Amino acid sequence: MDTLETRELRYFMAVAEELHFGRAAERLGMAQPPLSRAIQQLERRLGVSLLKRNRRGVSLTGAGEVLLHEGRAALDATTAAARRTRRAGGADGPGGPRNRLVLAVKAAASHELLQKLLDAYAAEPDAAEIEVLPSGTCEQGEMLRDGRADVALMHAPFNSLAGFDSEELLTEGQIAILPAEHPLAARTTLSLADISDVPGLPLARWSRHGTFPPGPGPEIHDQTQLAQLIALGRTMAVFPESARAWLWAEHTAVPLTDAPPVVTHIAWPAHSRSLALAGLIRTATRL
Amino acid sequence: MDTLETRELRYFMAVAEELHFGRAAERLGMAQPPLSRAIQQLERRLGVSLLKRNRRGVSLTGAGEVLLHEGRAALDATTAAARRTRRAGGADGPGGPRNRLVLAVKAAASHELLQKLLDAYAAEPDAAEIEVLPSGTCEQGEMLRDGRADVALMHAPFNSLAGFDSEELLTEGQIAILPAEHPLAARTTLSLADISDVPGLPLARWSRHGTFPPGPGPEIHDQTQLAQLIALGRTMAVFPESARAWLWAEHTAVPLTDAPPVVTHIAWPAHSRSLALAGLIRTATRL
DNA sequence: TCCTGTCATACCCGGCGGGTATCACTGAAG
DNA sequence: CTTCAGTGATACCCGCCGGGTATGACAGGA
Repeated sequence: MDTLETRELRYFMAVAEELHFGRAAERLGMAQPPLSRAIQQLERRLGVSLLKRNRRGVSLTGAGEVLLHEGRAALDATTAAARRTRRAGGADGPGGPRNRLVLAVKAAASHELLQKLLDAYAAEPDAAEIEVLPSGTCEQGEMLRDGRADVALMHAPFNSLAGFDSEELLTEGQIAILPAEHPLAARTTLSLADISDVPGLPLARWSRHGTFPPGPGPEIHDQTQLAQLIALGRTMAVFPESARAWLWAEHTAVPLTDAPPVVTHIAWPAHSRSLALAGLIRTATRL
Repeated sequence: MDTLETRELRYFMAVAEELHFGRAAERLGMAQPPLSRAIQQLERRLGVSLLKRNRRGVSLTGAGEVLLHEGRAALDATTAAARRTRRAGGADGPGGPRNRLVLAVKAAASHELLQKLLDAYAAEPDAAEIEVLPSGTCEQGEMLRDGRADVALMHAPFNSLAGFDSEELLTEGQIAILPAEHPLAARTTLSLADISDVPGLPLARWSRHGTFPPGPGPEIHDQTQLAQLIALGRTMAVFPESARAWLWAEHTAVPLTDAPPVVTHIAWPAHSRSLALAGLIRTATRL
């Protein structure tokens, strides 16, 4: 009566994101008419109008917006349940359940901290197996939400910790990474104002879900590419201090005086109850 | 292929909680054989064994435990999506969407604070309508999770704030409420040790989801009942200081020196994006 | 005025979710 | 040892509903 099936949610999310029944149906691998009908049934059962069918296209009503947000959370929770159950499956070996934790880490961030954490945890008695999952720019939160990961290293203020439990691990300042021969590289410190709008040296822009923020700088996909472009004098970038570890000879790092400090946290879904996770967190906070 | 329908989740939760196919089927309003088949299909599709069918009864595997926890979160998120969507429905009146917020409050707690909050918010321009939803003992968290409420007043350390965003509103000490004629009522302060195991004056036990913690004290369902039993000299209770507001003449309140302070928070689901909610939170933090 | 793009309707079909009857197994009682 | 009670699994059937195809209704643009 009031149950809202996963399939209906999937269908509605597709339509709400595409704002076009035809494209949504294609994305779902089905024909358009049954999709239309499914959405109508959903609206009838909820007793709520979700979409405004205008002459030419579709738009969301207020209730539709609500369902778009809440439905995303619900779908994520559902796929998370499936993934984590699968991962736990067949793990009941002799000597109790064999646990395995997936740790999401922003690729090439927190090298040193991560190394220390993994070493320290591996030394624990009955440590679970840790799978390190490289994550794209700032998407550790999504990975925790949809179950691809069980725990993550996140970096405030870039990642939002909303909805997770977390423990603080490390606070560090930020540095500007410049071509060594650039005039600014001679400075001992810099401010954010100093490095904005430097002629001929725009800030690099990182990919986020395949798109890029606006701006003049080059579009960056991975760290090697960035390092090379800096070495060539084409761009600059701002990083936490620990990024000094991968500097090239052609790079110079200059501390930023007024950049907000970066705080590395270990974060996990608030409802987690896993023993292996608790052990990992305990190890992390002792570092 | 990997989708995990809501219906399957509901079925599995019922079996996992009852640990008995027959009773679970009855609870679901269906016959036992299709339920057995549905669970088998679920296990096949997940590629995981969820239940151990022993001779005489059923027990959970490790993966089953995981699905029990994660599935609860997923089901809550799904019903929350349905409820919040319904609530937002038909609210697109003239002059923009008419919002309405449901605020969960532990019955008869934080009277004064609540009154101030409601008054202050009602005075705001374009304030949404606030529905105050009385909640049972410490179940505000569940109400936020399953969508019965949008925002709640919660009391640490009794409520867990895990998984929610929150702002601190008020910190207060705790008091023991005693029959006025009891010897202990003459004291100016008490410690927790003083009031444990007082002969003839056991601590009252509150209902929680219909069950009661073990102990000698009377089982309490509502505040009036408690007040009466204290006035009759049969029991005592511990409350935050603000409970002084409803003391009877036959009651005496004595401060507890070593009870943990009670912190009242306003809390909401971390993913909320509602403007009305933001306004209410802003008002609350300004009190 | 046509044509195009869009969503809704009409109709059909196959699969699957659900019901009833029954089986297979085991543990306890006699 | 036999029997019986209680459990989950299997066999089989049926009706509903989710999905497909064909088509309609309607609004804009050339």
